[in-house]
Amino acid sequence: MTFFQRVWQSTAKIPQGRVTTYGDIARSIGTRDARRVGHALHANRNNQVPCHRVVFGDGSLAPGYAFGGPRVQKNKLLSEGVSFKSDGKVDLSQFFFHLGDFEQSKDIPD
DNA sequence: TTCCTGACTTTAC
DNA sequence: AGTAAAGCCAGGA
Repeated sequence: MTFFQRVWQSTAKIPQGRVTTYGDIARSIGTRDARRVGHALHANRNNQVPCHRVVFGDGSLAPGYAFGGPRVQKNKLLSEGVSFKSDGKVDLSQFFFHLGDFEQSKDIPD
């Protein structure tokens, strides 16, 4: 189980219609480095991980490295019921999903 | 192995 | 409110 795997597991736990931030994922797996979280998703952007449910701390989407374009990411979120504010950011006050505090490998299979 | 980089976040000016 | 710099730590060359 690599660090990336843990990131993907946490990301996969995000339900539809909800989003979370890189920083929250980072803390949920016991680190503070949000950049590695984003890096993990980047390394896996062609896989089945719902990276579109992961947004910046301010609710904005990835600038241009998204799995097919930020346009697609926004479209996916809208399809799941996530609404955007007038500034083009996700309303974290409604759709933010807290993964939990460092649950480590609780529900992560070996 | 060392050095550089990176889908980020937070504090300070 | 907007811009700049620091912090974090593993992957890739």
